[in-house]
Amino acid sequence: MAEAARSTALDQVVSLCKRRGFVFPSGEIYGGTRSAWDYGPLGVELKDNIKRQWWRAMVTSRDDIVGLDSSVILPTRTWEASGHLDTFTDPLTECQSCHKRFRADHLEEEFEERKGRKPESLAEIPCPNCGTRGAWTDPRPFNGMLKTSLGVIEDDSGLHYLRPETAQGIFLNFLNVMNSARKKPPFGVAQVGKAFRNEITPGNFIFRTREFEQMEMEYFVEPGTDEEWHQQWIDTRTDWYVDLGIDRDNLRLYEHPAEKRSHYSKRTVDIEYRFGFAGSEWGELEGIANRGDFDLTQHSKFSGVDLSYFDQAKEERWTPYVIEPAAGLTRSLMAFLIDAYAEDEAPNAKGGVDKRIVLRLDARLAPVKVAVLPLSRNADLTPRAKRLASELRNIWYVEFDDAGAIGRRYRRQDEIGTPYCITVDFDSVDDDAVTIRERDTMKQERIAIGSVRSYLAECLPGG
RNA sequence: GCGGGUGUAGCUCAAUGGUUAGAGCACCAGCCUUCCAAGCUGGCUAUGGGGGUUCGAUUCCCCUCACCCGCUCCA
Repeated sequence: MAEAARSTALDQVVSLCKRRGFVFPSGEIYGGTRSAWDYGPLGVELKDNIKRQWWRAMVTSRDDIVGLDSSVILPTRTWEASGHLDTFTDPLTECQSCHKRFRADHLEEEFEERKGRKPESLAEIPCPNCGTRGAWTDPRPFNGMLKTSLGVIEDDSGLHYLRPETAQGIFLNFLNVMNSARKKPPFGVAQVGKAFRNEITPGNFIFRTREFEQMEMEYFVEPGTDEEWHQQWIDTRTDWYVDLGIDRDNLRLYEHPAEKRSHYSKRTVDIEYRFGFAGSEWGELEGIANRGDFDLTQHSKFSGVDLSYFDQAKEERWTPYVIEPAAGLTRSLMAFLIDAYAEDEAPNAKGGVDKRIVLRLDARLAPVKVAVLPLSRNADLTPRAKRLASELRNIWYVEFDDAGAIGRRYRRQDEIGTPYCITVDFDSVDDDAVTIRERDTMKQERIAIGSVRSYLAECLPGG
């Protein structure tokens, strides 16, 4: 029931995204790349609005968190220290009988556990799925990190990796930020940026891509207070999504079982959203991990620079624990769109009712805040409408549209979530007033042109 | 990467081993004192890419690319 309804909402949103210019397949004219998507005129606006709201919530509205923008390419040692070089390169082998793939090292470990000795070769191990022996392909290293080569000479000396998470740039700058911003634990460093991973299976629209954008914050706390902080961040982050319009019923928490946790994690809880994918309905929006002192300790060890904190009050030195809420920006964009998508009814010009598609996006997220629509294209209305639009553009992103029937133009704006439409009509010429129409209720109000700006300012965020 | 499926205008669908591959919607231009999509006129746009079989391929074959579903990657 609900499942069917939601999966069509997902389909509708995907098609709306392409149709109206939110998201395009990357490199479409060359057949696409399979790994990434491009964000069109409306998509960038929405994406930036989400970023801005996140930044407000995490950085500018708080006194304990500061921002950072670190580089995508970091010294290669970073990834040795962080453990990504080990854990992101898995030898994969495939059973040629049943075509299932396994990690060769896992197969060997399991064998050793069962038999109490190491296997001579993979051929000795039966396939856990179909039992066939000796049908393994040669294990191939699968590298989860994207490589690039720095320097003009192309050899291994220039080998670098594109960051698979933005977090490491924060750890490397731990001392820089703490000292320059004069912060002491508990405090956090937030960053929004691109990350890259060689996903085996990209897919589900923009849900899993090889190039993606993260909103991560590392919160440094005193050991012993970490569990409490962890819980607090789980609640804070969940509320953030709800505040921006996501239905709480479409969110749930998922606690990672010990054996599935990342190499750095002491505990991880995901915030999942009910995307309505064909296979599994729910998908991860954000992971909130307790990374313990793993990263700072590792980087201290590898770099030789002491990344611990001297606690003046207690007169002791300790390495902070890190609580990390790591959100997928583009995943949340998709979630906001799906949750905002609605089909309801609107009266038509002939006295009947029509279906209308409307994105009930929070006004803070809506790409276009105001649309100015002269009722007709003519010498009286057009200049008036253009003047109004250009005045409002000082504050908001405004669209001007004078093509076609007015009803059609309202629908066009509904479909992209524009909260307010302003109609300049024939009476405007005489009374210097316009009609402001609200998206969700379709209610109209007559407002003097001179007051439009202050009227809108009451209900619309700037930008 | 492996298995299965799909690929025709922006979208939804049609047709065919053979003249100019059709339609609806959308879009664009013009007309119309148009307040909740479908008024009039006109217009743009397609067989994913490459190769082969053939007198002739969108149709048959091969390769490739992309997308969807499944193998586990996790923001």
